[in-house]
Amino acid sequence: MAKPEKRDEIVRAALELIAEHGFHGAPMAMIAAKAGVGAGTIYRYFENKDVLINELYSDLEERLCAVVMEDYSLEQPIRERFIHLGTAILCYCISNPLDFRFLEQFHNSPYGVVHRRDKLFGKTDQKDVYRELFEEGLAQHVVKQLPIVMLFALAFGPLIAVARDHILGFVILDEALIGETIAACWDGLRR
Amino acid sequence: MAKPEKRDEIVRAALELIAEHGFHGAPMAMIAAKAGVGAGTIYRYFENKDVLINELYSDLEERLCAVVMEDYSLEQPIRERFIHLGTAILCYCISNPLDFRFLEQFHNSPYGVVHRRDKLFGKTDQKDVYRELFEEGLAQHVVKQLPIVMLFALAFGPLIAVARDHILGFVILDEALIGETIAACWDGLRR
DNA sequence: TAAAACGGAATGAACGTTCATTCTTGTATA
DNA sequence: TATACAAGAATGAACGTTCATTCCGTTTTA
Repeated sequence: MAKPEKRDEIVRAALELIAEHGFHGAPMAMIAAKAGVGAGTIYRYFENKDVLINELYSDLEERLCAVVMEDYSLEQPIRERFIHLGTAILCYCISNPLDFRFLEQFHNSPYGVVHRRDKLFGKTDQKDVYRELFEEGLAQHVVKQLPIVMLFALAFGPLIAVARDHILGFVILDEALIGETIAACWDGLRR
Repeated sequence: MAKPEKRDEIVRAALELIAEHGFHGAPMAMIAAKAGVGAGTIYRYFENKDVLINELYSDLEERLCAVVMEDYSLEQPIRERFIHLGTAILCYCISNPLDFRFLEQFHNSPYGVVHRRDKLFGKTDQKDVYRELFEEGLAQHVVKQLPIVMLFALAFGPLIAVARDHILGFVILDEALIGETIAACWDGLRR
């Protein structure tokens, strides 16, 4: 039968449970039940829980990356490109709350730190759109003269905070507020 | 012997283990060993692990609050007050990495969400220095006309991101960089 | 010496993982 | 076309481990 179908069910169940109840609150048995699958079946697709979680992360990263790169044009000026990327990320986060909650948990866990370290010191990949953008911004003197890592922090720190508040129901972001958020991030970044 | 001394050892051990290895990686037996105490003894001071963790959180919150309020003067203009608070928080975070790591984990867990909800809808407390500051800023038209929650996000999102990067060793924050970070936050906030 | 504090082995629940068995699907045979 | 069989996929009860919590004998305190 369709093999990847079952794999996807497992991943989806894991996403939902972990996003909602944390790594603690998502035992393999529960994931299996939610996926409509036997407990042992999971191990036909994933070596163990860690592998499952890491593959789930990769899946999400890929999806996010695809969404963000849609309609992204290197032709535009720095500011417009930044606004495009920021808006895309924020929109993705608030319209995919499960994905967002999972990613947050992942980043704030041993998994995430290891992953981050690998990324910074390892091979380059997709996320370098940002690095590229910031480096160009530095060269053109349109953003503050700060280490790239800090530009990242200034740009995405607020986005993530705002997305969390939206998802937890502390604000309701409409299109206008989203625009103002990104604009405010740019104000923090620009020279 | 000194009763509170033992309590503090337990709390300190819990802080270190959780900060370093997460909630998973801090079993009660290990906390007890690190505190130089029998496993059962912990239960003379804390009803259970959840209570221990929540009290640890309260302790940290209190400490942070005290540090931040030191030399805080309501006489000064909004911008100066913001810079004072931001600098104090950032300095505290980077010179108490264990505290910071614990707080991050706490906030990104069921504990944290519950706590946050209680706080927003519950009784007012210390943290209202910020609310007060932002409200005054809104009234005087010196900060952007946005919901208070979003002002929070714009102000503290970057601080937390920067602190994390420093602690993980991705940047080294000196006094100058700290100043520039806070200034950038203010740029994002101000009208 | 009575009472309180303490330590750490014992307990039982929960979890990740395994494996003997069952089910499904595709192929060969007559 | 009907039947037998093989091979892989799926299952879930069972296992071993880990952990929070309890219990009780020992030590300290007043």
